[in-house]
Amino acid sequence: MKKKNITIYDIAKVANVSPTTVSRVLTGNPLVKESTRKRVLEKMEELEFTPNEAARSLTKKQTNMIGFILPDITNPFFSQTYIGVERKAFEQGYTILLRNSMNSREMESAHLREFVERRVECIVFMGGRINKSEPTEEEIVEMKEVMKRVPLIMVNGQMEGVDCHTIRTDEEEGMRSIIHHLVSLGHKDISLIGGEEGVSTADIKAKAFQEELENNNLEFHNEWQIYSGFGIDDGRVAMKRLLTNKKLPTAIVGINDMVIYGALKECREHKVSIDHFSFVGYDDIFPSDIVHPSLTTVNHNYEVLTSEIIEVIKKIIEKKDTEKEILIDTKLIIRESSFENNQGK
Amino acid sequence: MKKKNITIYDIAKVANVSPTTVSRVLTGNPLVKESTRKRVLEKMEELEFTPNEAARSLTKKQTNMIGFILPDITNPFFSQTYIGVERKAFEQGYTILLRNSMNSREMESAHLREFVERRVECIVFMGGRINKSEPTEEEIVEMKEVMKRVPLIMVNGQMEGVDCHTIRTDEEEGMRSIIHHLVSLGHKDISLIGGEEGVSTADIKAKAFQEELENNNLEFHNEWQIYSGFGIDDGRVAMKRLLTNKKLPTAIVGINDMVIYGALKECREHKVSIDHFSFVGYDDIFPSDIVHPSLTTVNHNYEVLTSEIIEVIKKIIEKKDTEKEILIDTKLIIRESSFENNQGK
DNA sequence: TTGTATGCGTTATCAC
DNA sequence: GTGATAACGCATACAA
Repeated sequence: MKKKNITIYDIAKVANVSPTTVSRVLTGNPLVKESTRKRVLEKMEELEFTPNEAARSLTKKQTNMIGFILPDITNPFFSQTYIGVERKAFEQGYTILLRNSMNSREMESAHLREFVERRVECIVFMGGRINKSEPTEEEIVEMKEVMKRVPLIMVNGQMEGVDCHTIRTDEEEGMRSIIHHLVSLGHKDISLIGGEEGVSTADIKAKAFQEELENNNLEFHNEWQIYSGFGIDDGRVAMKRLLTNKKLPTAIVGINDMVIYGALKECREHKVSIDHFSFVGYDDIFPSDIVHPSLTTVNHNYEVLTSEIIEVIKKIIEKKDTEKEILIDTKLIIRESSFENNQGK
Repeated sequence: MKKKNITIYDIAKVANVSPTTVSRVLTGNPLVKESTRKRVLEKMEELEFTPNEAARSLTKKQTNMIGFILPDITNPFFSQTYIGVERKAFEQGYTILLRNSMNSREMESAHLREFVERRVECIVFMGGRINKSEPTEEEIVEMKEVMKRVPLIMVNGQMEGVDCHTIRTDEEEGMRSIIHHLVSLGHKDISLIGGEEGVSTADIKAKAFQEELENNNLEFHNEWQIYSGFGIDDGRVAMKRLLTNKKLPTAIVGINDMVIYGALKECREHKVSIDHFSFVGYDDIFPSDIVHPSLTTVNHNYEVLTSEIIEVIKKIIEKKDTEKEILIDTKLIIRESSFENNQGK
């Protein structure tokens, strides 16, 4: 256990070359005679040498690490995004540092600080403060401080006054396509459940929802839009409250898939037939195609999204020009949960 | 952008102290006069100094990083395990490097290599080669090589001849509890679907399954045990094949929750009433309590599992003694999908 | 094609 | 309490 760490100096000694030459074979410098390269490699094998990345980072002033902050990796929306980025980063030789913030400001700060200290080349940020319509002054200031030292990419979020790279999927258009779909199925009474005022992903969708109802000359019922949160239980709560209305909608749109899972569960537990409602979610997360009924929802185009993220990362690191704002088309996925309105007048 | 990296030397200069003193306030050394400490801290603030973790790691010969390899973070079984470990590691001041292997030997190797180069303090390994009943010689050798340089913890797996720390949930007992549960509901005809021969998690369960049938004087029908894989589609395939039998079981156990999702889907698409079968899964992953019917399954006791992982990590790093093998109790979660057998003779 | 000297930004070991 | 000085392990500029 007291085994001395072996370094390029040790290799140099046993291979009868200078440390520089060892370093050269390490970095793949072609100006090394084949025979000596071979000898060095052999010795490295023999002594079980492994280069020390910390030392390398120190001299090269680059770490090949990318920081990735998201609220909760157990949420399929984030894990589906993360894994695409990780795979593509791996192919490019980058290493990702993943951190879950649980939407906590303190954890976000801690992770940001660590990323700066570890000198990540770039930070990808999802959720939390960048989705608040009114982040605190400290949150903004902190982001600006971080940005002075490392480039920042916000995914599906933004912050007033923080001028960084932005990649987002078109949630507004996504919501419009939902309404369009429901209208084409003959629905006139449409509800929106879940979300939270002041969180951008909810605000954007709610605004588009209302506007698109209007465009279709449909009435917006205030009591049919129920903010409750983003989780499964929040969906149950919303559904419960929705069901207290005298008049009920024929279609229910969720701020995301999760709340619809909750709504369906609530219906079942209270013997409310789910056949009375068309349900539409948002995100197209993992279980949405296997739940019953399978869920009509909006897919974020994860493949394109993650590709764009990597592209921007690459360009930032290679100091090439990039668009500051990227908008990605979403696509409506039609499944069993939405069907023709047969309660028509 | 050409801003020079500012170091403790810069701070030292403007604060009229030596770099050593700056380092002292950085490490929280108490032997610094309060007034100078304050002055130094002020200057650090002013110049926006952030310590360089690479340099620190280099001299301290410790990185506070832990490598974590798992097959696929989008699989809730893994993300539920991972997030618990990440949170607890964070509380202890450790940083986790997550890598998805997709069960590919090449990716596992690449990740292992990177972990060694980055000098992680410990590696947690799940899935892939450590679940094969017959790993290749290279896979074994590689693991041993890695173990010479960094401690290894295998979670729910092991490798012949690789003497490392092992933490696993009691899959054998978990399967026995399933059979026990089904028998108590009056089931005599029980099927096992999914999994793959040669993968430990399947082998262990299949063995316990057969033994426990025998213990209960139930007949094991070879044609009712169907290996097909671990995914949703594999569950569909298995169910399809199961349905071709003349005589059908009354209860169907899945090698995991995923295959049951698939089996349910297959039934629905082919108008086979799911009320004919009790279904039991394994893992208790995220959607199992919200799918319909909610799934009876075995929970791995994630809280305990992740706590044990962290405990072992801590003890390894602090060079304290630990049990080499830890076995964790699982718990049967009974939900809607399993019910009394009413086709009784 | 190879070697020497130096720097990267900390911490640790002494000495004062 | 504080400060020189030497590691830590590699890469790079410059020589040879």
